[in-house]
Amino acid sequence: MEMRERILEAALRLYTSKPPQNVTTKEIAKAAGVSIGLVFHYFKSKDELEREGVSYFIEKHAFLEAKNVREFVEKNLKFAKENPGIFRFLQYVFEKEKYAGSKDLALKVYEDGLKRLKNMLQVENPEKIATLLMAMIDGLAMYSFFLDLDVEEFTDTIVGLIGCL
Amino acid sequence: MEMRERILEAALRLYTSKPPQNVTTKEIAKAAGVSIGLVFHYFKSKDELEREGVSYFIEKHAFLEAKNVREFVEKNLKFAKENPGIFRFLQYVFEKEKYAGSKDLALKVYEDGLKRLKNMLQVENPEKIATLLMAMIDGLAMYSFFLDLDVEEFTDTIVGLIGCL
Amino acid sequence: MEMRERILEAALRLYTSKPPQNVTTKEIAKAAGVSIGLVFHYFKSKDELEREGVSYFIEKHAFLEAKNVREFVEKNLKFAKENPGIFRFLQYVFEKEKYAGSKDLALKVYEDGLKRLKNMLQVENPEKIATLLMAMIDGLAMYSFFLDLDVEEFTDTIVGLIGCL
Amino acid sequence: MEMRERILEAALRLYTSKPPQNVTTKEIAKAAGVSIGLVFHYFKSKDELEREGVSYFIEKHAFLEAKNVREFVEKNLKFAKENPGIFRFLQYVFEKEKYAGSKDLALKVYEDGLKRLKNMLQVENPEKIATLLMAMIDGLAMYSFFLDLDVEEFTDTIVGLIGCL
DNA sequence: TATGAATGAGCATTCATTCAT
DNA sequence: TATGAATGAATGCTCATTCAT
Repeated sequence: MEMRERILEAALRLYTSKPPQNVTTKEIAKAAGVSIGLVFHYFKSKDELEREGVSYFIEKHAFLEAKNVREFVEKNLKFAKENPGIFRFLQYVFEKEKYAGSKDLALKVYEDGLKRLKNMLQVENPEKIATLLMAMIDGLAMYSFFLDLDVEEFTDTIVGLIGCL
Repeated sequence: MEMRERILEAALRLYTSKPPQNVTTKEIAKAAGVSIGLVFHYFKSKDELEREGVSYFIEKHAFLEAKNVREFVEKNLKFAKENPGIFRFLQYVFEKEKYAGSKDLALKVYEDGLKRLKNMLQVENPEKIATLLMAMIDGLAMYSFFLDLDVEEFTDTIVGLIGCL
Repeated sequence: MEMRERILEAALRLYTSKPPQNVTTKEIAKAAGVSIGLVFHYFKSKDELEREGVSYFIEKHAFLEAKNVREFVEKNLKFAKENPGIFRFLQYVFEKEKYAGSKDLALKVYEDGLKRLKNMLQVENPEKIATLLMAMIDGLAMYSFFLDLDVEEFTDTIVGLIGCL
Repeated sequence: MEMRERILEAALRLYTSKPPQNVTTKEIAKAAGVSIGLVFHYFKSKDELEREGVSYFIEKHAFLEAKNVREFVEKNLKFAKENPGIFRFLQYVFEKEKYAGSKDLALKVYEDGLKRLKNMLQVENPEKIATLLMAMIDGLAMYSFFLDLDVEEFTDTIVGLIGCL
């Protein structure tokens, strides 16, 4: 694996396993087995590393891929339960970005999810329902930090909810 | 207003208007018009001030108060849109707490909302549906950071969704 | 002596005894017998400390005070010989300032010297001659870094030069 | 042009256009259109590159060449006004050298100027007057950083000053 | 010759926290 | 209660220098 990738992987591992604001560059370098200098050789700043981390994650994991709504919900809930930290990390980066004046990264991720989900929905208001579904999943992802969600049951409930439309 | 309260108000104002990790005690003291020494006189540590900030916010604002589901959804969405920062702040504190080994604060807030909402729902699975509703609202609160949500429309859609059960 | 002053004195001692770019804040703090934190408590940044160092030096030492031209030249040459570093420090700060967009500090020091000297000169072009005199002294100050100037002899030569006008 | 020369030219351009302590090797390499590795291939260290830069400048530009005193003063003042940075750079290198234990480079430049100038002066104390002249020019060079000197006028004044001896 | 990835000591600066007054 | 001077470990980042290719 290339150095740049190694650094990104190490960064993601750390950013998703503890409060993002507690992650240091030194720590990332150590986790990646490289020097601090190299981190800054590949990424202009910590902020850039974080943004690139988000992009890398999205490309690599394509976490919203699914054939139908049930699968979409199930896969995402499962992923959220297993990786609650990733949602916090995304939010952390989005907020910093926003405070720095840009919403691009957040919108890109949101719209990417929306596009995938919209086509699966045979309802009147696909965009609105898709947004609600994603919000639900992201909300449950947050809850999974302190709640032990039963993925099967919640999937059933959500699919039932959508199905009655 | 008492000093302690002034400090908490100032802290909340700051914590909800910028990335929480960027808020400093000095800044809080200045915003409250007191010395740093006094902040540490009233709160053992910054962490405690943050936890107390969450408790203070919940007691003071009772933001989940409503007569029925529609009002609950509408009020909360409206609040979320106007105060997106507060959700970020809550999550920030919850995560730090969890990393320090406790889920109490997060669970307290979650269960408080659940209790209020459950009674309003005439459905088979009130607890599960209530959790979903809250997740949806929290998710949309996060989205309102970078999306311009139409509260009325989303309220209608959500109430419709629940109603068809 | 007050802390702020102690820091400035220590800073000046260091800045004039070695290449200014090699002076670190840690070193200044240590030399002043205070913590690094305190240095930044009194001075917003290293740049500000340096500027304040220049101002402090000028106020404290009033190194251009003299009754007549001979005394002016002699005192200044002597001072320059004993403190060659101070001229380098001034220049170092002036250049940084200039690069940051301001010439105020440099002009202030120049004009201060000019004012004192002009009145002592009974020549046709007092301002021009005063500038030349100061340039000569500053030039010799630079030379005294690697040359062993004889203050008496140079004073005589310079006074003779001016006197023949 | 040979690589070595290209690097020296690029270095001089940078060292004279901003505070010398802000110039990095990476920057020099980029400006010269070569890799950092090559810079260190031709010069053992940054310090050596700087010293070689001084030597190169002196050989290349022979900035003290002139037929008589008037021309000497005029040419040098003009050069100083147009290239104030070069005097800063020379001083920067001289001081580092001195701090490292050597005055050779500075003395070489000083004595070179002295030799050229001495012969033009029909005065009693040619060496002393030559030193003063050079100090004056170097001092004015420093001033030209923040002062807009009129070369013609200053030349006249200086030549007049020398002439009355 | 020529490259630029890789290193890591060192720097300015921040900030929660303490404590004498 | 109330102040803010004082502390110092920790952080993001820089940059001269090396070295495998």
